[in-house]
Amino acid sequence: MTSELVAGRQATGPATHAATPVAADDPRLDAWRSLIQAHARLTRTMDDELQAAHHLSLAEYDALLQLVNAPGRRLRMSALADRVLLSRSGITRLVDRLVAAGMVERSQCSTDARGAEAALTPAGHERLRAASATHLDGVGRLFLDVVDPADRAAVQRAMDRVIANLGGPNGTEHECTPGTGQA
Amino acid sequence: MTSELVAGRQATGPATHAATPVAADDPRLDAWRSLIQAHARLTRTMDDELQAAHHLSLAEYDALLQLVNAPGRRLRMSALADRVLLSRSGITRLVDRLVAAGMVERSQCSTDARGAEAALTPAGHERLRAASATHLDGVGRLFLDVVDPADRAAVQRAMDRVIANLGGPNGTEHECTPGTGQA
DNA sequence: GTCGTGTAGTTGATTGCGCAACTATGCACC
DNA sequence: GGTGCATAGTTGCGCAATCAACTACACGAC
Repeated sequence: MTSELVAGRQATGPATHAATPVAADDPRLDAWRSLIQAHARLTRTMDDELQAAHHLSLAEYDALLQLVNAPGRRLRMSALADRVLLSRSGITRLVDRLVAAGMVERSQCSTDARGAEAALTPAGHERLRAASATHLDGVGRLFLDVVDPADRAAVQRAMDRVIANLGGPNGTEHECTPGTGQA
Repeated sequence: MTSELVAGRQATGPATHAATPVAADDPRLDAWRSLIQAHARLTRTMDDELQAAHHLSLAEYDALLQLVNAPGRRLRMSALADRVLLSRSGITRLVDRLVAAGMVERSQCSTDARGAEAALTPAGHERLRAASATHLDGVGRLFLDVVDPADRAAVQRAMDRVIANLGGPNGTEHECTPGTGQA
């Protein structure tokens, strides 16, 4: 047994552009492996730091962050789900936790009786403000500071292309409170 | 309320190199966001494809792959855990599943009575061979094909630096079967 | 020898997430 | 205004992963 794994060359769908079969020992796979590893280590470390310093998971932090950046500091559940990369049920329970912790309030959507929205409370805002120091420090220290600026730009380009290629959920963002910028 | 979030400038540890505080609206954060998003989408898609075509999760596939690349197609539990980025208990249960499915055999370490090792079975090898086609195709189609080769190289450089900076577990790899390359 | 400390792996309890099923509402069509 | 289908969100269930506690063994000191 000499060769361990040889790339199959079966096409999954209609190959749009000439398929480039990848072999198991293709050195280009190293980039993939590095990506997986780095991501796992990074998120785990940041999650730990955030948890230790502020008792917040990365997902919770992210949700708060999405809320503060939204107009009126409120967001429809599904919009929040899309941004935090969680399923519908996932976001329901995440918001449950945030509500229980007093960081978010659940309210009824004014223009759509089916809709619920999550709104950041002042307490949540304060909590986020504190946690953001830890998080931004982490991103800087563990990612930005160690990566060459040109490489960082390349990473962004590459990832954006991957995302575009996969095709986003393209959510048709429904607004709730047309002209309200108030809590 | 003008500025939403301002970067805290607290240093977590002794700053080795001049700290570069990151602001919440720092455009460099876009690279971070893209990384997170792309990773989530990529792994989710690949996991789905692998599951649909071969009833294997990405973690299971990865474990099989690590085994086939190991000398003697066997690995100590903790070594496997390190490579698959799982906790000790996590790897115990993952191997449990693989054993139940007949893809892996658990055996006693010859040189350390505490140790267990997981060995790939012929069935597991065959399963892996089949699944690798799907996986390699996925990596090629969703990542390698859409990313500029230069950017791909940059991604690898960047991720490797991140990993090095975080410092690996640096496991002192214990061998079990010193001179055995046989199943 | 045996005692104490460290390491390898498994197990119990808990947690967070996704899928599928369900309710409730919106909306187009007739 | 009723009918039928699509959409928003929640809930039951199951799965996989973690941490903490535990067992079993290794290894050095004496």
